[in-house]
Amino acid sequence: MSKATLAQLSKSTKSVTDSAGQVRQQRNFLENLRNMAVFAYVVERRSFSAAARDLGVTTSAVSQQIRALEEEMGIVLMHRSTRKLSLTESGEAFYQSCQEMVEAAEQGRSRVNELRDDVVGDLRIATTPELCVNHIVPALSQWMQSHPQLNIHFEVENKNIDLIESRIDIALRMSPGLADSSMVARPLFQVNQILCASPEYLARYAPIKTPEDLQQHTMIAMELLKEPSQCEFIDPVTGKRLSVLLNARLFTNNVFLMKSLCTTGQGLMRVLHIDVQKELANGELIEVLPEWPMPGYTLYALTLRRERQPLKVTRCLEALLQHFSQLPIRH
Amino acid sequence: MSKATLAQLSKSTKSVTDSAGQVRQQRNFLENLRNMAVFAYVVERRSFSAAARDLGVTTSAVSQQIRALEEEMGIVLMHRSTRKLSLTESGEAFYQSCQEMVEAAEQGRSRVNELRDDVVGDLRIATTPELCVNHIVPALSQWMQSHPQLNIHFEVENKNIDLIESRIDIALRMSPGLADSSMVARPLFQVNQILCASPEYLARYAPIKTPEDLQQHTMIAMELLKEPSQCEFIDPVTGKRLSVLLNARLFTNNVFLMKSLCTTGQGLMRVLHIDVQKELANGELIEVLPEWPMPGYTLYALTLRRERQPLKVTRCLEALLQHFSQLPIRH
DNA sequence: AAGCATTACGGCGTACGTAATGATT
DNA sequence: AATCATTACGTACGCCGTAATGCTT
Repeated sequence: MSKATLAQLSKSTKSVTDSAGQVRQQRNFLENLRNMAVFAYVVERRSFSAAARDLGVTTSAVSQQIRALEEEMGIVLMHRSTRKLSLTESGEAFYQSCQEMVEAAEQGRSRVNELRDDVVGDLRIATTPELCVNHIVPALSQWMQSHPQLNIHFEVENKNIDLIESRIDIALRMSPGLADSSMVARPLFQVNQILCASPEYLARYAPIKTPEDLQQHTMIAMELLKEPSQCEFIDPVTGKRLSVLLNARLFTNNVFLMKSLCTTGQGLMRVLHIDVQKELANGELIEVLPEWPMPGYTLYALTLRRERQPLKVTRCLEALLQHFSQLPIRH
Repeated sequence: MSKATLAQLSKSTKSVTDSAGQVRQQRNFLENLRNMAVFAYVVERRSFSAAARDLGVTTSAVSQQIRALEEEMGIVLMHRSTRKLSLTESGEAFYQSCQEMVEAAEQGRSRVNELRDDVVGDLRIATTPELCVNHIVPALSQWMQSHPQLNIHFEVENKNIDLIESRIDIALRMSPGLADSSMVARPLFQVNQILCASPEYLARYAPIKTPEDLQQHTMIAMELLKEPSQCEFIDPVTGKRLSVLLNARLFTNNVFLMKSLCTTGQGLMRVLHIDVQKELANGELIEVLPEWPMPGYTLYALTLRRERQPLKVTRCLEALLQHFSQLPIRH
């Protein structure tokens, strides 16, 4: 009340009255939605008691709802003569809308239930290009085919997309996530890093027998990594870690380009084993210091933390886990 | 609880569970309508606080509503990061329906308001044919023309139509109504009854000087009246009433037919003055015992008792009262 | 620092059930 | 007699506001 009084001092009386009325109107509008639905049920069943049974309330409740609705609307909606209900003109018109209202609400609910409980709709997956081509698509190929109702979007970027903004359901990343508690990370499998170069390069420059030798060499740097031009190794004897900082002149954010640069002999590159499997097999690239393992990365599937994921998301995660659990240990 | 237990004893557990679930579902459905509307507002305004202001509640309330909705639906509808709201796929789909729901509800309300506050839609009037032709149409002619948005239905019957069943807004009757408290009767004006006959008839049969002379005569009876073959008079000297029972051989429920029978000399008839004005003027019929007035009828406008009539009804009643108040006293 | 969303908590309001009444078949 | 709608009344539940907290810009 004091609020209203204050407002009256600063604004014109009329506008205040109007806006207060508006608000009041709105609130009553909300209150009446349930009554409108009850009204629709009553009209459909042509009986207060039948509607009450359907709705799981007493006829008393129904009667009170209709009365309240009529009072609020300021008009008689139906004439009731104990055995027979008959709509007024207003009631008839109003029923149309109530009916539509209920229908829209029911449709909304059923659609949501469907999206929650069936593998339908859209599934949006964020990955990097290489991961996507090399592993995600193979991992999901069969699963995708068995769910023709599901549209799958691969949002392929070399940066970490914001899950919320881009509506990503599942993101596949090497980093376990940004320590954001709104997300949950599930490790999928372990990927190994290797250092490699083209045969030409290795032939041309100083031989590499130990990590220390690397300091004479040039690195093609992947910008997305924390320390692009640094290499970490695990001593095969002691198990201790050691880091070597290389020179880097070429930088890129694209693995394909990096591979291209590497195969043409521009330098060494640190890359995931899975990204160069083919090139290693056909001799285009050669692993450097194979006896010095580098620390691996873990591939994570990230989702937003929810108490209840849509079924399609959990099923997709299952399919991913299933696939990766079958892979051999050395990737 | 005891109720449910009893039900379980009499029916199969499964069916009971289902039906109980159904009911529960329905009730929650009703509860959620308001939440769905709130959700729609939030999405539209892209803000909890803005929606709250619009709706005249606190953000706290809005937050609780959305939470409740999400819990009930078992799914996240929107991701909220303090400054930004973003719908999930389910939320997007759900919003569509909520939007439609709100729209239907608003449309229903505005339509009802229109029907209540404007002279639009349908107006259903019940009368007898003669009343309609002789008085109602003339009374409303101008008013009807000034409301082109209004459709007027004349339900013309020689019996008293059930107002509810036939959706009559206004009934015009001679009897003040069936003492039904669900209706309200407004007297419009006083109509006089007269006794008349054709000149041929009067010339052919015994002269009529006093009411007692009538007992020698034959009456054409209007079935719809309480005592069709009886005539009541008011003694012009003493003011006392006296009744005379005439013979009646011809019965009908139609005034036009009655007039036709009367003009062809089949007998006397008791009729409203307004129904034979023309015939009296051109000499086709002659009033009998003009110095002995008969008790008049009152023309009533009957409506169903409502706390609030649609505007068109009250306006129509006004037009009728207006018209009849202008008429000369002797009808 | 200001605006926004969330949560816990408690009080108020109300919607519902119970029971009695009236109406209709 | 049975079913249905209405009303009065009291209670229990749920909704919302207050206040405190955390988060973002």
